[in-house]
Amino acid sequence: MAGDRCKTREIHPEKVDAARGEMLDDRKYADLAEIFSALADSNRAKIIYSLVHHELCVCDLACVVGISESAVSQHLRILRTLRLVKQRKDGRMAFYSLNDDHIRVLLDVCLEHIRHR
Amino acid sequence: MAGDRCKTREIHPEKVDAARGEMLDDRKYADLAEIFSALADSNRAKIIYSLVHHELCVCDLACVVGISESAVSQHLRILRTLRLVKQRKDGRMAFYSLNDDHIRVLLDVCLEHIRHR
DNA sequence: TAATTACATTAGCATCTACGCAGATGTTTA
DNA sequence: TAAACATCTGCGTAGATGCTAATGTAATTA
Repeated sequence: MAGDRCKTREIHPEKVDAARGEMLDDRKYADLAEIFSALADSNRAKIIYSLVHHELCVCDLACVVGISESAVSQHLRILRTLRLVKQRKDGRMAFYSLNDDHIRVLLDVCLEHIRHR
Repeated sequence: MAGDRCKTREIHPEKVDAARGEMLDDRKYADLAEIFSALADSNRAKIIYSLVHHELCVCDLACVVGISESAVSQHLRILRTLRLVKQRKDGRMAFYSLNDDHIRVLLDVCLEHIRHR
């Protein structure tokens, strides 16, 4: 598929060629979509926003977000797999915090967009 | 619901209270999730990435991304509704470009995260 | 005016996703 | 060791999503 061109029409071949030449590997778009998917849920957005200022355990997150601990745990697995949050184990408690600053920036830029649209 | 606290347990009440006090309106998280949802599809990510450097029509985008014009059109409606892309009409052609710079920053920050995880 | 073109919209489908529930895992305490 | 506890995991269901195919709409052209 990659390398083919539009079967039916090419309205602006030079622009199409230029755009095709600048495209990333397909894998990159899948990765992008995967990261954005992790943020594309209001409860996960709440979880992440809560973690901007505090390191919290699963139960506390359930309290703050207002969903079951099981649901929180499943959301955290998704976020952990993508390295958006990191886990610190202390006995039977698991404390979560943001893995790095990228994630906070993503929230900020997106909130900025919402504010100005 | 909002204003309630965890029914069953409060392991760190002071942290829970602090976190609850800093939370945004529920509407904000829904908005965030909606924006991120728009980016949470690899074909839409391709569309947006294509538009970083070029203004393209629907057919050209279909060529570049490798999906049907109908599918592109549906994706563009989603992106247009959220003001992520803007449309310029010229006769029967519709040219699309990024609405503002936030969207490009979101892609860049996310790619940066992917690179360093 | 009729046909063509470029895009938009709709319906139907297959697939994906979030949630709650029930049970499992691993840790601490009695 | 047994009980309590915090978290994790597997599964079923209801709802959301993306695609194709068919149809609609508006602008151009014969």
